[in-house]
Amino acid sequence: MPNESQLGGEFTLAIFKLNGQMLAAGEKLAEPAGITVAWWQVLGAVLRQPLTAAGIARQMGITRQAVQRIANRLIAEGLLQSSPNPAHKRSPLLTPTTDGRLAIERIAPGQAAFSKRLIKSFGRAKFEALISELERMSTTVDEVGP
Amino acid sequence: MPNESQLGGEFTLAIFKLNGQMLAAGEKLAEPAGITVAWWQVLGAVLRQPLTAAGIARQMGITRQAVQRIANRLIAEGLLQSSPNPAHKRSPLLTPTTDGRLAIERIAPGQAAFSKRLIKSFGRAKFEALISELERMSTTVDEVGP
DNA sequence: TGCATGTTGACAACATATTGTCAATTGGGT
DNA sequence: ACCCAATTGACAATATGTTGTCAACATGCA
Repeated sequence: MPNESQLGGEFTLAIFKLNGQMLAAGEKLAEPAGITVAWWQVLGAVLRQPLTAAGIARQMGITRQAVQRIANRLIAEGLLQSSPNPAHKRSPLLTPTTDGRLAIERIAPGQAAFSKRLIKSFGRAKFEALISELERMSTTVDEVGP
Repeated sequence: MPNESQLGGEFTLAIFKLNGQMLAAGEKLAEPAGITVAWWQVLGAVLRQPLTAAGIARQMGITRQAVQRIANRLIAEGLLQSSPNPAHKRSPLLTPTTDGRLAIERIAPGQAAFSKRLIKSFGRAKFEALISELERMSTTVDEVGP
């Protein structure tokens, strides 16, 4: 019977491993569209409504500086455009350009197909249950520390 | 009822979020010992038996260059030492120094306590089941693509 | 109005990880 | 014994993220 410390280590390793696998999968899906996973995430955040760089960062849970650097790059690449923000002179609203939307649309079918294969192979009910348990684990980690 | 694409996105987000949480928890645990999570992982890999840099990389699932840079740094910091490898002239075996072992030992109690709180709050049976499902998911991802 | 406080983008320094290239080394097959 | 492929460490370039600092801007309160 494993002790608590070993179990904790196993869990952390399992999460790290899956994180790496999902990142690698994302890279494979995004690469044909000429974008990276980070670009995909930033573009995806402004698909539904314009946001400022700091707003995207809050939604993604990373620092605004990280988003800012990627946003600057995406604007330079012509995938993102900034429009004046009436609420903040120095913080423009960001929206995808037509090219930006096209890049996301090129990724969507592959992502959907991959999700479908994953869910079918893992079992839909099991898949939904796993997400639910992962979210409960997130809450637990927030509660107990370290 | 969510479609497959949405479910896949939810799962990826859940994994990314927990990865960030566990990384942050690791940083908090390792920081008092004056080391980082990456240093912890490399030192931990050679606690039981000496390994070459490339061997550590294989075990950790990252590139040997990443391990090499950290190993060089750990040697410079006096936490890791390299000894001649009879099997390979250019690839020395790496072992922790006394200071390196002390650093890990300073982290261990906090890590064990955190694991204990996590398991108690989440439920031991549920915790073990979650690890099992995560490992099954890892296998599934490897099998189905993308 | 005026000022303290918080938000925001710019910039710099650093840590971590990746890919690519190179030369030295190792080991297997002929 | 010899050659060729794989392994390994070194080095460079790049991507992504962090923290810290600064000045410009926004907002709420006296």
